[in-house]
Amino acid sequence: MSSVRPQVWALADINSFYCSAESLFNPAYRGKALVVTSNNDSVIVARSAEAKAIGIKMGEPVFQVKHLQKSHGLVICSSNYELYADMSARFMQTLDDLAPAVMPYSIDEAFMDLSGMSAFMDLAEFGRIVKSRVARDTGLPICVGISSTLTLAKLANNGAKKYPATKGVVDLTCPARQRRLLRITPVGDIWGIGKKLSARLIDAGIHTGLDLAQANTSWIRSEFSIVVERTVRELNGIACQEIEAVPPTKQQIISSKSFGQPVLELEDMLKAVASYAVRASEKLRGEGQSAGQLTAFLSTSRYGADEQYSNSLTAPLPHATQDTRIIVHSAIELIRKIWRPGLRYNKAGVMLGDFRTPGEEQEDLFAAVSDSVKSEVVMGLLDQINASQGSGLMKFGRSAGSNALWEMKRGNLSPAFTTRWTDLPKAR
DNA sequence: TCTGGGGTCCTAGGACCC
DNA sequence: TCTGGGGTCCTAGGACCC
Repeated sequence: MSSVRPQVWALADINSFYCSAESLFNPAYRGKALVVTSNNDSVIVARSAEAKAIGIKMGEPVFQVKHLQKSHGLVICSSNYELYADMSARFMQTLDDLAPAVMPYSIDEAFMDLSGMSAFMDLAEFGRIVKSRVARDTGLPICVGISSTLTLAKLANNGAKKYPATKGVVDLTCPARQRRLLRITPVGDIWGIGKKLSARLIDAGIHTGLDLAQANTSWIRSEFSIVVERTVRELNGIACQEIEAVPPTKQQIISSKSFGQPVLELEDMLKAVASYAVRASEKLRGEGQSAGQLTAFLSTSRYGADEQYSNSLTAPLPHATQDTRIIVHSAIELIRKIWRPGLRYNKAGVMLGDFRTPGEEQEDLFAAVSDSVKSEVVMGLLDQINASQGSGLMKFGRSAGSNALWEMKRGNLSPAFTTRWTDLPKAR
């Protein structure tokens, strides 16, 4: 019989990932205040340390920081997801080479199961090895946090990021160290405690991570929720969160975008929504799933003086499908129903849900089998052509043709350095 | 002028069924 | 006075994360 082995988790997280990736290929950016913007170049999604230092906030609208280009030499980059996806894969590969079990958590971070490792290796030393190997293999700076639960590993990682004296690695397996770090951590910096919850917790007298860790769990559960109760337990070394090596299959697919400028005409709205439905269908087939349900939504801007309106409608699809034509058609029908004329819309989208794996599902008894087979063939062909000729070459009805009204802006895009031959950086 | 996109989980309440 | 009760399914909405 084996005794229970204490769990040990490490979290490796790339520092300011998108900014680090950009300055990797543009050495001139290094040491500068640098931000990367969202789709449409509308808000800030990543900031270099220098950009943080001059007060730029996460999610801040780009137009509000533009003046800093002149006054502070701020560099603004559009997001280059092809580049980031590729760099992310290299980062994950390096972790895979070093750790027994790697669980990617997001594009720029992964948990590693280090249980049992401390018997033959100092955990902080392992963290330093990971850090230097990632730097060597990818050029990306990371921090590593180590502890007994995912939430504590996250806390350790935050400590490694925040305090330069740690040199980017914190081993937080020792309970006394946990308490010391928790005492100086605001409750809102704990993983799982966002803006709303931290305001309520502070009202209740809970200001620090340590206050939260020492709170009574049944009181937390009744006053807040089971989610916060789990966080409290995790802070005390009791695992309540799990993570799997194989990412679970998606439960929903969303395709939505804010418009470059307000949409006033139904026809423009339908074109935009049709294009989102096409994209969502492509993602759906990429996942190897069929959807049984579709939601379409639209809204006006939350800001400004215009009349506000936001609505969504969900409907089952005639049968579980991955057919772009059916999905586009249904999305358009739903949008027509919630469309109200005379408003300035700034966003719309579609959401697919109720997934089934094709083949495990009984065919709709009223659909001709040949239809379904035909549809698969057509869709497969379409994906192939788009993949080999560049996405968006073959399009459907309303989504065909460009429309400057709602298309994405990426005015400051960096080249696809690692994924397109013609964009390879020149050796110096 | 311009304020992201894509996900997860949990909960409360209504519909429905027996 | 009091007008079933309990289970399940579905959905909308809220909170969080990156």
